Amino acid sequence: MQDEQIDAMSKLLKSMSHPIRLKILCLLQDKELSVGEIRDQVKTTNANVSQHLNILRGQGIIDYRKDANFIYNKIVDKRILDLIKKMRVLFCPNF
Amino acid sequence: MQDEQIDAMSKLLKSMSHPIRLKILCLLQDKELSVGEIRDQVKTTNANVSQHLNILRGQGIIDYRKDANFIYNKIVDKRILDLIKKMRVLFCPNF
DNA sequence: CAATTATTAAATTAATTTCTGAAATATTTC
DNA sequence: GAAATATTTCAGAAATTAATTTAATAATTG
Repeated sequence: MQDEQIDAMSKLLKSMSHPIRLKILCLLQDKELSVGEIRDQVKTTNANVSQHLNILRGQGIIDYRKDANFIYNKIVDKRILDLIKKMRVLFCPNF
Repeated sequence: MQDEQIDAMSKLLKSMSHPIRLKILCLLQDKELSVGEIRDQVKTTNANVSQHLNILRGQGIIDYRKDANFIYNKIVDKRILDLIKKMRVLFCPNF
């Protein structure tokens, strides 16, 4: 990797390295979820979830669709799914 | 992943997600390097490199051996090598 | 259209991280 | 043992990130 790629990669990793954001990504591995459903699972405020989602959107990791007044979020960068899967295999061998 | 694993994993990712630290890890992929050699390659101060190395040591990612007044650093957690390799395949397809 | 629900935006504060420069430690060499 | 080299430690300033609170937007329901 040369410096530009390292910078891009470190930004990506940084966006994944906050516990709330990493948990959001894990939750979104197999299904799409609304902001409220995510808020319930990570136990913080709506505004806080919204901010974290925005960071993940900014990185192009997730996207959303709107239905009524719900925003459903999902992972659109399949490489992230691969990476999370690899992390699980390497670092969480039990399950 | 349950919450404890997510916390541990996010700490690990955070330690890798600083551009200087990620570059250090890339440099240490195939060889061990002294602090001074690393300093030359990442172009910052000695103290700064030393601090970043300490963070990686604290995570158990790297270890060192002392020879004369040089400290040679190397990656000891093989899973990190695997993970970096995977990141390269996924995000840096051209080489 | 008023009330409700879901979400976002903006501003403020709090917390954490990073860098820098100087001083300290350890080893080697002369 | 003094000087030189390599690295670390420390303390503070600067920068970045995160959380909180409040207000705003947007769609839905009665």
